[in-house]
Amino acid sequence: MSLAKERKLNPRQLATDVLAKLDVSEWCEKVEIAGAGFLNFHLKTSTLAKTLESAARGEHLFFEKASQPRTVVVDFSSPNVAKPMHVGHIRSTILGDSLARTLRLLGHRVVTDNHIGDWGTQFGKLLVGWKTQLNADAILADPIGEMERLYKAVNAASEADPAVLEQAKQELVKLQNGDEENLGIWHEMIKLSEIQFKTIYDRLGVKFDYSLGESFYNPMLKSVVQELRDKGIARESEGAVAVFSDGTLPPKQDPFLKQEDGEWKPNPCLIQKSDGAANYAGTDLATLAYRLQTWHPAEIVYVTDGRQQLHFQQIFATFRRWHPEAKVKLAHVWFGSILGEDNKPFKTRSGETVRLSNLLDEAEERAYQVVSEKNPEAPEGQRREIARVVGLGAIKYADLLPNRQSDYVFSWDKMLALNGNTAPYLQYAYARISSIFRKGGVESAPAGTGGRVSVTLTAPDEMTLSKHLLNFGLVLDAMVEEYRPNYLCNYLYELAGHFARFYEHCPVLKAEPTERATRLVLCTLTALVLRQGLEILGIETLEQM
RNA sequence: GCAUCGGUAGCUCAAUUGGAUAGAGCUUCUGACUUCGGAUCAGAAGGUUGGGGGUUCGAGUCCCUCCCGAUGCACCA
Repeated sequence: MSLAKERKLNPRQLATDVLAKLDVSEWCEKVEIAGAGFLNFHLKTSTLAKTLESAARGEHLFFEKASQPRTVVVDFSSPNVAKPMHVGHIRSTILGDSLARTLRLLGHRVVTDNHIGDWGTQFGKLLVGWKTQLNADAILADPIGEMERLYKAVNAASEADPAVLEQAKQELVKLQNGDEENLGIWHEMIKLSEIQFKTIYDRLGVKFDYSLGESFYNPMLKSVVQELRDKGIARESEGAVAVFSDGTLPPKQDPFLKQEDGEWKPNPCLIQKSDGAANYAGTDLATLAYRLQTWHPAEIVYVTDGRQQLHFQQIFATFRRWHPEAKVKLAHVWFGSILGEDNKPFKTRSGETVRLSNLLDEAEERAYQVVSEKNPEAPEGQRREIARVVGLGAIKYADLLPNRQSDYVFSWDKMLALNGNTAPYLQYAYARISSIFRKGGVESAPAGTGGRVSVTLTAPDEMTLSKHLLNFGLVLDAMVEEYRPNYLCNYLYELAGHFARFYEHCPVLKAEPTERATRLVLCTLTALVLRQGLEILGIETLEQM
């Protein structure tokens, strides 16, 4: 079809011409022209069966590793020290983790790096709070809550009284100049925060190769700014240092220009504040240079929310001017905001954000209710474990399923739904397959044993399921190409659906020997793809639920 | 004002990037065998894809225009 467009030919005629010159009889039963000029290739059942057999022997799982593995740095999660991780952090964490897992599966070298917010102006206020009104009991019982309280208290006080703000600035300067007491407190705050991060990441099953926070780049900032000035990329403006347009891009594509009242005006990117301290952009440039020099990646992926689009356009454009020779691909994988029911950034009724740990607790609790209802005879410990896997799976899947670029309204019920297009539906399909093997007393997988397997496909539901299995690799490639895990979610949901229909119509254990062997292979392969697919979404599977 | 993203069934979302009759879930209604797990399956109902124009074999998708919403646009990250 696209060929016809390109060559301005009649699609139907072109299809006929192509068909005349085509010989795919090795794989295809027949090729038909349909509709406006589509070529429908009818795959030979024997070809399909052979592909299933080779997969059953463990030779592949319907995808290929990348022919040219690349090094990819994935930057995601990025929580702030002294603040609780809230629902806003979940999308970056889950998205980044699933992208990293998928890239690894496809054979790429992946470096995950958590760019923790451990430096910046908030520490001035935090230090004032720590020194003047720290509650010793609270900091032990709920360190994050106490630090958050301190920050809010000083923040409110400094709005009312400029003297407090001045005090905070001075504490910050002391910290930046290496004051021993302030550095000690700062380290303590980081330590307390890291305990919280680790607890959450352990629950989510998320791991980082590196957690190089903003403070790590502190020693490099001065020279980065100096170099950019020396090269004429950045210059002083109103006391700060900023990057302006160099006029090489068309104005519409130039992130350093904006249109106002019909005129193009400068839209600079500040890399150093007028007080001499670096800001977000300056730190990000230093980070980018460090990553390039340290890991030599072919690609760097930033998973952050959509409000930072302009920021990253400016960072990337600045970097291109700074290192025009660098071939690295820079990708800002952004996602929409989580909104409250009033369509504004999400807050609870009391104005707080929902803590991530509370969300996870609630998910497990709701799943526990369901498990106990469906499975009252199972021992308590097992019910808890099932609830953990199902609850966390539901949350992750709910976050990965929608197109990442759209905002969504937060709702407990939606986030924690256990019916419909949800993780439990996929996990249930997997558990049913496990149950077949348990009941039948048969080994699940001829896979990997090199044993002889023979597949003979006849029933329509067998065919549909088989064809869908073959598409796994295409979906993985598309997911990595577009950084969209929802492609995989939809694929797995359809796979589970096809399996459910197969399960209804095609008895496995009671079938005749030939049929039974084929159907056991289909069960095995479906289970393997489901487990592999869920695993790279960061979702666990269960033999029983 | 300019820019980015979005507006699809009562609700929440898909639609392989321009392809075939726009698909799912939730909700509502109907049905499923002493059967491998009913967290399931089958069926019904529900649509002028925000409005209008254009491009072509073909448009939810691309272009123009208007309406509505979210977000960003100089020292927060």
